Amino acid sequence: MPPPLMQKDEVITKLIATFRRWGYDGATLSRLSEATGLVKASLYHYFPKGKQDMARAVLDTVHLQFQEQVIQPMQQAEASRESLEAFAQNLIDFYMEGNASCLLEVFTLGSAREIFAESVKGSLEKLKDCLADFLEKSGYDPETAAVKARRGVIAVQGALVTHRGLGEDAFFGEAMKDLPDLLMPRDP
Amino acid sequence: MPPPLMQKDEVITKLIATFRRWGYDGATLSRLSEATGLVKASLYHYFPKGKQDMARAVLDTVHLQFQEQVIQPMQQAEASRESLEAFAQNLIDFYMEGNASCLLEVFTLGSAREIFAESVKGSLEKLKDCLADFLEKSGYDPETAAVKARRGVIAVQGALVTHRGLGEDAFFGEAMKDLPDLLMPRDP
DNA sequence: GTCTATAGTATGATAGAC
DNA sequence: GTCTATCATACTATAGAC
Repeated sequence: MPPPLMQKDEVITKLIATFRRWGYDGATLSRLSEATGLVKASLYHYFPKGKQDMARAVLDTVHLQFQEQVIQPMQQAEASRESLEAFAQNLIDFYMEGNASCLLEVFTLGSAREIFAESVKGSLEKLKDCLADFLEKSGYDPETAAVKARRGVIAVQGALVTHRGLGEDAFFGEAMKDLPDLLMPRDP
Repeated sequence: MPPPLMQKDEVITKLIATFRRWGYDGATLSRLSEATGLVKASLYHYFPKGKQDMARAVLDTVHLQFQEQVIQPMQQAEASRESLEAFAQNLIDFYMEGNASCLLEVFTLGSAREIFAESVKGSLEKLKDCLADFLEKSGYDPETAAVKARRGVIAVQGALVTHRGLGEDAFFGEAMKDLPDLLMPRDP
């Protein structure tokens, strides 16, 4: 049998970009095939249950990356404005200056909605909890921390959508750099 | 010829719900047909260029409704916190407690992206400008008003996405009721 | 592990009867 | 203005050769 053209990780990386750009319903097997360079039958070798398997692998992989690159650094961070600035920068890197859509958003539309609802909910809650913990650690009482954490999650998702809609290169970056002021405003 | 089953306005109303739920690529002609009760050929009577025509009509109609129900009241509002509270309530009504997705978000994914990019950008800018004008009127300097207006637009889009992702009934409403505090915090 | 070939279905879109 | 019937294409998915 022929040698593998690429590792499964590489395939998934290419699938991720396609699902982010096209959404679940827009990411047809033809587009996924074109993006990976594998014909449909080869994709079915890696993902026996087809598109749903691919999307699941994509979601799991991105979830793991988000944990490592955004959540864990935040959990280990000391309570300071600098930590929030680093958090913002990690988000900028993770979402490629806002040019990569969030799968948690993309997979709540169309046919993907029911399939991935639970995973999406879990990931969003993790982000919110992580922010709330940090803010409590920073001295806010639990109620204030919860409201601010909600604002934080909303800001990330909203900035991604608005960046996409406005098409201004620097929009997402500027919105994220506003995060520290949004969550821990300096006293006026 | 048989009498029309319904006015074009009624047809569009039903199309709106379908595009919001399924996105552009997920809103297949079969689903649009089912939602309206018209067979595909009848839909083509109303919208000769097919799905693209339907989506355009949907986007234009929703844009007009948003102008009337959200933008114009805000433009005529006096500079006060109460006006912001009314603005938030108008958003809650417009987006049906968060259960209706924003087409500006939905149409920036998949095949719709290039087609509607300009319209989406225009609508988002209108909302941002409207908020910035209000905040300047309320006494903020132009730079601060611009930053806060950006936060406002992001908050609306982000709250819609996060509401959908978390599936908590009251999420969007609570996030919108937080808007006045977000944009015009009471002095501590 | 990758390919060609193809099955069966769904898609967007039309023609033409009434 | 609505319908049945249909087209060509694209879709997800699979079988089988190498």
